[in-house]
Amino acid sequence: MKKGTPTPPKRGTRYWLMKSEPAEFSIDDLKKQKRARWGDIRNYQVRNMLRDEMQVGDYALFYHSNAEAIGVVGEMRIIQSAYTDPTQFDSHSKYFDAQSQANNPRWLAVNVQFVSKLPRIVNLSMIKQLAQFKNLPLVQKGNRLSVMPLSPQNYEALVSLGQ
DNA sequence: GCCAACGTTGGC
DNA sequence: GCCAACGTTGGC
Repeated sequence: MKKGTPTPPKRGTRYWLMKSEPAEFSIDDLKKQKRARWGDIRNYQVRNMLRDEMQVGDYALFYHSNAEAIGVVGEMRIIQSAYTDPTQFDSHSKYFDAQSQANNPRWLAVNVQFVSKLPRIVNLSMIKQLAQFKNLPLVQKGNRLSVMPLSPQNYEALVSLGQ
């Protein structure tokens, strides 16, 4: 490396939990497609997380919400960092946002890649029962974010529970 | 379908 | 800036 070249800021891989309603998009859909755009998010807090914190190589748990079986169902990986979510400009989409301007788009998406489907779902009720997960944003009262950070320990623990 | 807990909008 | 009304999320 050239002397004096600034070292790029280093940080470890981050871990996330991302919710999707399986009726809209499920782990089986992702498995079939291998990769997908994770978008249609219309929440500023989540938008900022995608923009500021999520990077290529990060891992994420796939979570089924609003479903018959609620819980963690698989693993995926971020393969494209935040970019303009095209559905905001599609007047036929239910995620169309007339206020968003092409030169200053409001909403972002990332691309994800299928990693694995857990042999069995890790149910929300199970997660709530275990003391180690007490501090997960997921089980905190009033939290409705569809994307949230996880510690590597909690990520691994949840994956293990699904084996 | 119900409803708690938020977030957003818009009048003032 | 306040806050009522409305919309959304998501578990149950």
